[in-house]
Amino acid sequence: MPELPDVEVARRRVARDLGERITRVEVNTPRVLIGTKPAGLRSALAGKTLRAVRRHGKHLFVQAGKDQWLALHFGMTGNLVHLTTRAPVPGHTHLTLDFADETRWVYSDPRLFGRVRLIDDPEEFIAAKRLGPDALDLDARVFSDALGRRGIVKSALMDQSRIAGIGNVYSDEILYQAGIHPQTRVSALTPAQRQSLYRTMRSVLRAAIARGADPDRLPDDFITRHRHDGERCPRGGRVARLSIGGRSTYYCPARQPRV
DNA sequence: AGGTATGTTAATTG
DNA sequence: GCAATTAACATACC
Repeated sequence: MPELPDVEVARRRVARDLGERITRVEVNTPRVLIGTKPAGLRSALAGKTLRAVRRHGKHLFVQAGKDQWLALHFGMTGNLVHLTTRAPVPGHTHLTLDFADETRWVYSDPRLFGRVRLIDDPEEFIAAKRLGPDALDLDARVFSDALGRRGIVKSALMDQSRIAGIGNVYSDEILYQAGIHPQTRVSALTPAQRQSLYRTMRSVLRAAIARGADPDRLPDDFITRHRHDGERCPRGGRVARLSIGGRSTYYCPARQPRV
């Protein structure tokens, strides 16, 4: 569950559990922890009540004490699953939190790229990580400034230090719907294109969140539903693939003319 | 069997 | 010094 919509859906699930008390903490895979050990995480969280939850870009922060936040990043395949204590635990479970009401959170991540840590303050963490403004928490002017003028637009959209939250799949979707070729230089974008990118970014991310961030539930005219080289484009032409920054990029040449 | 996969970071190259 | 590219991490899927 890697990009902003997935993390936002997780945030909303966590928000329903605020006020619950953590009764048990189990770390199955110590290496997912950064800066703390299983015993440290247990003593920090056990008995605490969930106070608040925040998201910035792809990072999720859960407050369980005055200056005590659990910070999660899901990597490529990480997920926070909400279960009851009697349900079977999924594979690749690395962390389990049980609550007084017999519900359970399970952090699972097959590829183990995600990380979990304890932090004092999300704002400090965001600054230390040099994250840009959240993609859903900025106006058009801030967006245009944050996007900058260097490099190509696909890489700029994915650069977490410029704008936080957009990854490989949603950058392709945004560029597709804005009709902009992924290799367009940022410096070549017209003011109208920047405005269009801003509006498209918002509508794409919000549509994904509204559908539970499930790619299979996105509208059929989203290119995300057709991420295969040579597949028919929902609005005409064929989907093409190229590599940008080492990532596969899918786009529709008919709708996204090279500049 | 080998290529590919929603991310980040360090090393390398230009 | 910066921007772009590549490798590495670990596992599943086609």
